[in-house]
Amino acid sequence: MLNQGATLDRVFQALADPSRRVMVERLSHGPASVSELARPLDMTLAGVVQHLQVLEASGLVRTEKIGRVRTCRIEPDALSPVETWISDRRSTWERGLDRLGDFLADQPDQPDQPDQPDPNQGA
Amino acid sequence: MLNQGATLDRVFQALADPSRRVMVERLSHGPASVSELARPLDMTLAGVVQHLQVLEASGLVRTEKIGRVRTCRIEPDALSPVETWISDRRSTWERGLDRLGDFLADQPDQPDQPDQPDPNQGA
DNA sequence: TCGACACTCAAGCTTCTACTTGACTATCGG
DNA sequence: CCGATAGTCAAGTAGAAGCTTGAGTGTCGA
Repeated sequence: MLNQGATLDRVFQALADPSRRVMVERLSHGPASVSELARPLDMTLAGVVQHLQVLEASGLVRTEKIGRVRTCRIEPDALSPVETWISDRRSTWERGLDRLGDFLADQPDQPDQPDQPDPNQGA
Repeated sequence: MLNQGATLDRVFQALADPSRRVMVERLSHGPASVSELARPLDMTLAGVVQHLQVLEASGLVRTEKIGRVRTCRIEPDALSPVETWISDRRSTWERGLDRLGDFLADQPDQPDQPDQPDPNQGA
């Protein structure tokens, strides 16, 4: 998967809208029709359908039309890339804190250490 | 905080842009100046500054100007609301799966149960 | 002191987003 | 068969996003 960046784009973008998050919240309780999703959302059905398309394009939601009703369900695996990205950032960050801790521990007692404790990252 | 929805909006929105994610990735390795953030980003400095403002407004990044250089650092706690939101969705979803499991377990043996545990769709 | 550096600010432009309206197409229930 | 239901489609619009340019401002370093 070379450009999972695009996937992250789409998922983050999809979740950035409050109406869409409400829809996902609803769907995490179980499948629903489009009008069911629309009910709490001060918006026309057509508007809801457009949000739904964004969610579908992001992979967060899958839909299937049976008769005249389209049933929507959540695709929880689509959240994984986001979780991975975040936990990667966090662990990189925490590794940095460790290095800082080591660095400080290695320093002999010094009274007036300047603000910028930049440990030259080794090549 | 009453409307953390707005916070989620801003954080998801901030992370929806690939350039902004690159900046956050860079910052998770340690603090950086604005021009340092700009270096890998085929874009003018002014453009980068605007992205930076989005990141700052979201709470993901904190900056401080010393002399003529603005130093940016990541604020990893700002990711927590997102992580919480996602894990809430997941657990709601999994609770649903459990209920479905219970339901299926209660059913008498049936050979080929389809996806839809609602066989009310009489044609 | 002077020039290069590191931004900063405002304006303008183009593209995307989040809607709406209105007209239309299939079911479903009786 | 008929009308209500559930959704679909295309077009249009206001405002937000993501840039750029160009003209500053305030340091730093020699």
